[in-house]
Amino acid sequence: MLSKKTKYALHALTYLGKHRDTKTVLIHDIAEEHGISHKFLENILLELKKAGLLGSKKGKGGGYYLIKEPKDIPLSKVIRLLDGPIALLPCVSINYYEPCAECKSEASCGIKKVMAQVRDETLKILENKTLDDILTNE
Amino acid sequence: MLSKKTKYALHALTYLGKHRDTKTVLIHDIAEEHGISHKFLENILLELKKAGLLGSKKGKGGGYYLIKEPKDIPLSKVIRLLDGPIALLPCVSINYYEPCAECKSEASCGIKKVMAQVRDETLKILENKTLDDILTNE
DNA sequence: AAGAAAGCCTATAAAATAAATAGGGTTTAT
DNA sequence: ATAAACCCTATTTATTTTATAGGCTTTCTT
Repeated sequence: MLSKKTKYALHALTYLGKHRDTKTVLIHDIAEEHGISHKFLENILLELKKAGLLGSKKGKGGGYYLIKEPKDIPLSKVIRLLDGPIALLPCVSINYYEPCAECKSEASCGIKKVMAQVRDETLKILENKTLDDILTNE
Repeated sequence: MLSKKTKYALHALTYLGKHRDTKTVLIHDIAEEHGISHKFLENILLELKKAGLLGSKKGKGGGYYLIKEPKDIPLSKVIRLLDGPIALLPCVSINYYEPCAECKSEASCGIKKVMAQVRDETLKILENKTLDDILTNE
């Protein structure tokens, strides 16, 4: 399951995607719309900004805005950013690799091999679904 | 990512699958093979037994054994049993449905709709990969 | 220039979940 | 009768997630 962080990020991105006509959107407005903690959401938007998905304007009259096309924001990107690995095991993670302590030999581990296949197929799904798909379904 | 519970369960199932020739396998042997806590693994095997994947024999000379064909044990089953939902959001979970607090209207939520598609495609993967695939890759 | 509005940043606290441990109960072979 | 092994439930510990806190910096407006 996705963490609340990722879920809130998706809601925020959706909100921002719906309001691309206005220059900026306030954290406050997104938080209120979904009944989310303002401060918690603030941290999330910060991360999305650092990752290059959002732009922001400081000071009075400021706020956030999308700087990518919704079709160029795949779910895989958002999930990796906030939740980490998409792979089901650390030993087959592309971006967050770690060996499994209980594994005798990675080279001959059937679990690893199957999980690598699962990862590849899962990635195909999550790379193909984008914010645009969410927006067209709203 | 899978919890350690699920990961250990897969290791245990793999071990049991490799030793189908012997009548029973001791918790102890599986735990030792992978350096896992005996007691923790005991709880896991209990769950697998209650779910109908394993049989057991009590008392001296007892132990666990597979009671299903490896090809009839899909990853989806093991994951659901020990980790819970396969869906990425509670509002699209088949077996563990719950509404999302921050969602104004499930009927018109684009996130929900896309996540339902993701769930369907993910399920296809996890229902098609079985313990047998793991065993043939060892 | 001053004040208020808004994002930026880091740290900490609280809550929830996962992992591990504990210990006695029951069954069965010898 | 004894020892080996699984059965069951509860508790503790560790880890992670969620939320909060508070001051800093930037920018607009007057």
